[in-house]
Amino acid sequence: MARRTKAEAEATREALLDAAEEVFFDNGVARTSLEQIARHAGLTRGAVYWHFKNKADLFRAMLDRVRMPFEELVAETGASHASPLETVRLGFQQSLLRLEQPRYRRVLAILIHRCEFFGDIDPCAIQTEMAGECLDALGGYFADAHRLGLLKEGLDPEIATRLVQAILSGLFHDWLRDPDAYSIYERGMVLVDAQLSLIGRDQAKAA
Amino acid sequence: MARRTKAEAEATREALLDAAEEVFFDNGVARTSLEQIARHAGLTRGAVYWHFKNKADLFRAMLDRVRMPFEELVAETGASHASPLETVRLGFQQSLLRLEQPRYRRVLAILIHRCEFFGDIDPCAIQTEMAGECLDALGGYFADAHRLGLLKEGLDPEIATRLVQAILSGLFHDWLRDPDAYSIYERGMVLVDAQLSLIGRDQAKAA
DNA sequence: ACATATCCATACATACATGAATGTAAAAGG
DNA sequence: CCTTTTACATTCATGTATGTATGGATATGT
Repeated sequence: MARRTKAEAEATREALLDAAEEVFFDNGVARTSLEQIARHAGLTRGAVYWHFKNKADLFRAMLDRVRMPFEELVAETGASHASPLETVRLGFQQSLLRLEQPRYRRVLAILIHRCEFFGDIDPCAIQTEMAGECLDALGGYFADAHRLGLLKEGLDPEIATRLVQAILSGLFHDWLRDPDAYSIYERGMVLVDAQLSLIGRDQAKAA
Repeated sequence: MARRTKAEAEATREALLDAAEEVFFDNGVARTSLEQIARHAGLTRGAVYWHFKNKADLFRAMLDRVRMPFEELVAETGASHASPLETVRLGFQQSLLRLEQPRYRRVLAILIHRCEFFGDIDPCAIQTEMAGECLDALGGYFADAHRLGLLKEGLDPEIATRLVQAILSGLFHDWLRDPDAYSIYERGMVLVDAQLSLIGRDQAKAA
């Protein structure tokens, strides 16, 4: 095979990552060989070893295409001067919308349900990192809400944070086991709205 | 090696399952060979293939030692004539106590974080089954609570069910990523009590 | 006491997956 | 226009896991 132009080379790199997503999703990470990925992209292992050091490196590159820090999602909504609780709601909403995009759905399903640690990759640590970011962000908003007197009296803002974080996490894991069963966006928004309504001061219903 | 007595044979079977738990937990299911498990138990693959058909069969046997249906946990508490909300609390409590036992912790950590599907095993389906049992049970209790007027007015019992189920699931997954970081029993009970307090009618605080 | 089934170790055949080495044709660069 | 990289394909050596076949010693049933 002949040498490709830089643009073409980048295209084959992306093709390999696309193929990795599909084959990893279908067969699990451990059970798929680099040969399978290469052939699924219409290439050979030579291409894989050219663009990536090994399987772990390929995996990392695949993950790098779908990072989504909670704070960035909030920023995208342009909710800079909304109330803390409304900001949480918008961040939640934006997160759920992302999750319904096929790429995010596939890659996260791979990370959660279709790989164990291998090489120097520890999916568990990656999950912990993502969850930690989210928890910190939520904690900040609920602390603000507490200072502004927006939370139900007697409710520790830290408890509120952990409740909402657990709900998001639980919803996420349950949905990811069978993403076609229902829309995580619709069901998720119902749950957040209900929880925010329970958490907020009585006059302040979820909005 | 010579033939062993029936009791001895059963002991080596248990030893193999114990070894499987430890090695699976340390290295992940896909990355551990049957040879590793056998040697960790001071045996050889011959013993493994005698007691189990293959890796999937061994895995299934390991799981069978730690089944814990939510309803059975509730029954253990002897909460037969308590209020639905109190019953949920007791079931929750019993579940969390179980999770702090090393064997349950290890095996569930393996199921959730250290295996992908292989052979005819689909960990995802097993998780779905377990979650489904729990959800059904919770749904029943909250329906009862609603009929008895124990829920906050205007709160759909199905929403309440899903909120509590998501909290349990989220808590479980977060804790399992790093079980030594905190006690799931203590933190979990704080969260359930807080949520039950939010969900219940005002005069009926979490107890 | 005898035959047999049991419990496990050992040996072997097969099958992949990896990574490195090598080949190669075209694009970049001067 | 010539050289040097680049972007892959191909080949090979090695390691490792699996499943099965076989052997051997002893419990166990009768």
